[in-house]
Amino acid sequence: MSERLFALADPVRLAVVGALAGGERCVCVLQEQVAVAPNLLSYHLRVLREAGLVCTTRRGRWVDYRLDPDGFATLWRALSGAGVPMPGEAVRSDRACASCDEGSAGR
Amino acid sequence: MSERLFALADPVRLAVVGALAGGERCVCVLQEQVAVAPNLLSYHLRVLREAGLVCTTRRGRWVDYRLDPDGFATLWRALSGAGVPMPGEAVRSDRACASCDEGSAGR
DNA sequence: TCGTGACTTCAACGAAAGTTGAACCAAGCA
DNA sequence: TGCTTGGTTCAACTTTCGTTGAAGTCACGA
Repeated sequence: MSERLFALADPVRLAVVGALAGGERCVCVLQEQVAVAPNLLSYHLRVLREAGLVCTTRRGRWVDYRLDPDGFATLWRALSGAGVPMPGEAVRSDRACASCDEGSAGR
Repeated sequence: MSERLFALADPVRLAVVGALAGGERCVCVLQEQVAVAPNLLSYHLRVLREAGLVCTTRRGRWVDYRLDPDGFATLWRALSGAGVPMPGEAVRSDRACASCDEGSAGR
């Protein structure tokens, strides 16, 4: 889960995901939308690929990238399971502190 | 947005968020739930604080931490706005590649 | 006011990540 | 077979992050 989040936590890779949100794209098009060196783009694509957030198809000379819906679904499910407040979820605000409550200005 | 994602993309900090999902907690309790050195915990809490994901209240000697609902709401909104497929959102799979479509095995 | 407890900050170190340039594959075409 | 194009991998470097130990701050109580 941390690996997937880490893959998203980068401006370049986030831009790639944003570009792929419009549909499948080959690397040459991604390169226009995300202005980075080809090899650097390839590096970031590999990070996203290894995190399971994108997948690829070779089409002759070209390689198409697209978002992996399962990767994102798994990420959100894991985050929610870990207690991270997802969209629409409330946040608990009550305090539980057994050791330091006694003898101090408790609520 | 990347800063907030980066703050979440760490096992220790994710564990802290998970612990805080149960409600407000002072550092001494967090230290029991997330077994790391006090100063290291303080470092990770600062990262979360500067990312706007948690906020604090001093209560005498103790400092209480709690999740910041606004921080998470902002994060999810920004992610959705950037095109990241959020829970329940579909993923487009059509391809748009003007330059490399001609003269190749197009779909 | 002195000591103690809870927590934070500082300086330093090792380990990763991001970036760059060059070399390298893989597919198509002459 | 050799050239070109699209894309990836490799090696080296710089920067940043995570961790550690020591010092510092803040609040309370004797």
